[in-house]
Amino acid sequence: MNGPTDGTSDHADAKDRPDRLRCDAARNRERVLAAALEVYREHGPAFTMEEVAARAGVGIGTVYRRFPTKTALLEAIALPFFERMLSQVREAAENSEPAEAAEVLIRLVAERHAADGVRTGRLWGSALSHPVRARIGPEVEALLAAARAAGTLRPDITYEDVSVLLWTLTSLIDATNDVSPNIWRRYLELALDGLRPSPANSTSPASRDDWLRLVSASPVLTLG
Amino acid sequence: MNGPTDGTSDHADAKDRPDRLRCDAARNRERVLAAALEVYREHGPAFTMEEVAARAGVGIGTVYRRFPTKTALLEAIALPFFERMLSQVREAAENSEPAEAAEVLIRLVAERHAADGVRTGRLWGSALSHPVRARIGPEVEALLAAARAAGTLRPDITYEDVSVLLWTLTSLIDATNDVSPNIWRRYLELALDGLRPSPANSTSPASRDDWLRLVSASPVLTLG
Amino acid sequence: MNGPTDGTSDHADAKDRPDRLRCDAARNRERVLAAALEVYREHGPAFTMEEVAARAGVGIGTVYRRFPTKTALLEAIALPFFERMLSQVREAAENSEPAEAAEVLIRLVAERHAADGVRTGRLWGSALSHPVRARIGPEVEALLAAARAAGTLRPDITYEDVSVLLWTLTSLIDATNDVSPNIWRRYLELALDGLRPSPANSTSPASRDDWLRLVSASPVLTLG
Amino acid sequence: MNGPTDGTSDHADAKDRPDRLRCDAARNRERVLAAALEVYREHGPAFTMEEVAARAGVGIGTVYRRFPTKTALLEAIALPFFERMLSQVREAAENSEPAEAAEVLIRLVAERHAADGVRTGRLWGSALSHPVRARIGPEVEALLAAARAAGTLRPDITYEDVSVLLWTLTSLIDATNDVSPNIWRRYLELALDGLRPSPANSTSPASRDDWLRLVSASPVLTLG
DNA sequence: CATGAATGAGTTTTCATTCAT
DNA sequence: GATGAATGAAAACTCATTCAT
Repeated sequence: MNGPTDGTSDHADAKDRPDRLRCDAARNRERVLAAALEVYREHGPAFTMEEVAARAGVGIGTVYRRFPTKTALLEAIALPFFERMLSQVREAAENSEPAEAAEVLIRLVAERHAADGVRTGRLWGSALSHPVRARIGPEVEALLAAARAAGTLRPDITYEDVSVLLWTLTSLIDATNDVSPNIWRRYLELALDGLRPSPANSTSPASRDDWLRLVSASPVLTLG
Repeated sequence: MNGPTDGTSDHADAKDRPDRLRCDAARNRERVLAAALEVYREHGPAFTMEEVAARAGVGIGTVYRRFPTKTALLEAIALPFFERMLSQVREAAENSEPAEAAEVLIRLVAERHAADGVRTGRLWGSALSHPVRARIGPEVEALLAAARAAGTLRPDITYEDVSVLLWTLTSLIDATNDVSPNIWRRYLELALDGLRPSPANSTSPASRDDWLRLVSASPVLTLG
Repeated sequence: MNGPTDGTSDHADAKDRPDRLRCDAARNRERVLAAALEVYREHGPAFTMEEVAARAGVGIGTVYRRFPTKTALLEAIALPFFERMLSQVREAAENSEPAEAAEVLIRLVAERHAADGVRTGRLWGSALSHPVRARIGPEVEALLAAARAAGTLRPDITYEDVSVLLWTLTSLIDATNDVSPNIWRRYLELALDGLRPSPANSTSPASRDDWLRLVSASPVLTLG
Repeated sequence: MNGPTDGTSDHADAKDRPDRLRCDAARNRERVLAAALEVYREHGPAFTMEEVAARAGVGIGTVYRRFPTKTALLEAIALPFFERMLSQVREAAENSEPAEAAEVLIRLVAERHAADGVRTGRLWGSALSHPVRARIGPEVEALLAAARAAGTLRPDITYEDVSVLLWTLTSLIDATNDVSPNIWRRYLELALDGLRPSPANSTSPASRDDWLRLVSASPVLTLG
């Protein structure tokens, strides 16, 4: 279109402004992702690709260009969830006494999850191995160590226990948030009670083997 | 028909057991139900009616004759689950000290659920209102009262808390049984720890309102 | 086979009380037919054989024993319609002046059809060749002849014309009876007007050929 | 590629007519519609969506993309019928003396309906409210007024009467066209006779109420 | 004979995915 | 790259008809 005799004018355009397209593409990706989150919030994983496309204001072909599969799209929906998890860990570490940070984290995760309304709990299953996920574990571990040192956490509670606790908690929130949006709080307190030190606790942590098998399998329930 | 060795024994049989037909039908019903449980075990609620029919060795029309709807079939799958729950409550009550019965019940439910392998946890949601379900609640309540009296249970722990705990536990078992069939045990211990009395416990139970809303809603997570 | 020690005792029974069975069978037939008329009234030809059986209080096998096919049942439903037609012809002939009988007949048929509420119009199509049907034609013809002689009917109006008129009329009643149960009356008057003599009428009747083809074909629209 | 005689004319075409895609789609739509009309002609409304797809040479999904429901497809089949009706009204108005136009219209509708062979009569019932339908009424009314003024139509004949007459006529044609494709002509003449003025006519038109109920109900039998 | 259980082809409709434009 | 038309494999459910009891 810029060359007078050029037939493949689209291509020529692409060459002239290479980032223009990339920019548009990125914008489209974001719009699709936002739309997907929206429909996921409404229908859960039963949403339709066409619905996502319509909500994003793009053609369905565009959705498939960015996310070659519905599964891929679901994973992309799940990613920010882990990003948020990491930021919550840091928020807990920064804004609270070390003795409190572990408990604060758990409360934070639950509270935000309930407030958000997206049943992302179901998304944990995506076999997602993103760098961000790997970083969560150690930082949570640090929180727990501090709490243990401060004597506010049962010494035998491991990072894995907390992972499972958070999965359980978010599952419960997902399952009850619609009809009884506060009932999880009671359960949260019970669980936190279980984490506090007391003379009677002597259970031994889950076997390392069991845990590794769980982590390596898909779907996984683990944090990082 | 007149001689005892008469060849037309079918007729004689028909007379002897006038519900022969119903008997065959009942047998088919069982086969369908068994097949359904089997495919549910494999695919979860996403199973196909046709698959059930094939597995049962009957036509698809037969499946629909017994269970006019996929939902009806799902409920039929769920029913024995609640029946088993009730029998487990009684088993716990009969075979253990009152002080221990509550804990025994929880262990029993979890253990059997894990052994069974069917992800019946997902079935709690069926809006099933069968007499059997109504009977579970009071009997569990009795167990808890005894444990409370014996001082082996935190006094503020209600029947509702136990309901949610069991739902959580079975969900966890469902989610991990394939890959890490023992990890739920650790979590069970943690949860049981949380139920034991200790100086620090002072959380108040979930509000009656919240609970009623949850119970009346469908899907429900409650025991009875 | 007829020996006293015969195993096929049913047969023996049948022999002992031959009309007993026949009597029961006839009763069943009637019940099925009545039920079929009932469901036809409600659902039109879209009714279900099972519904008929249930309404009749018999098993579906019994329905099929009496009417080997849904079509056969439909035809059986249609039969009394023709019987009634014949009786209406006679009623018209007996209770009115010859000059009026033709018009009376048409009014009678329409009125009863509307009052009955069964959309039997759709049933004319059954390729029903019952003796009763053959008798209708000549008797109607006689009525028309009398009316022609009395000068109250256009001389070129044939029995066939009346047949088609009645088909048309009942179809209209069927189609409008639910929502506008009187509108057919206006149309009836228009049609009757068209049958009365007037200077201008000179159309020639339908060709005999056309008519015969129609009569011999199925579905047919003719009276007898 | 850029030369005017280039073989890859599609691309060039695509540029020239940017609605090429829509054009193809439209072509497919027409093919589906034509196929639907064809199968409707053969089986009536009992046709199968799959049959339509096969006949149109497209996948069944394509049929559903254009007509999201079988009902929608039926309505689409019915639409041209009404369009044709309107054009016939105009044709009658333009090509004949005002005194004759009403009769010409009725003859035209019947003749074309018979020639077409599609039993569209059954389609009048579709609760179709398309602009075209609204325009038919007034134009027919005008024809009737002219005929009334010219003394060729009974003064009490209303637009509604003609509507019902045409419904009746097309129903008759539908019912007889296969086996006796001319018999409706006789009936047409009888009906037309009924419309002509004569000293004896004094029936009053259908009550306005009855008519309105009929028009507002669905399925409707009315023209516009 | 009566029963009703069994059958399975057939129907409408949905939706992830591909591909021509 | 974007678009949305096309695809067709399922899936849930229906119902006329057969046949064992």
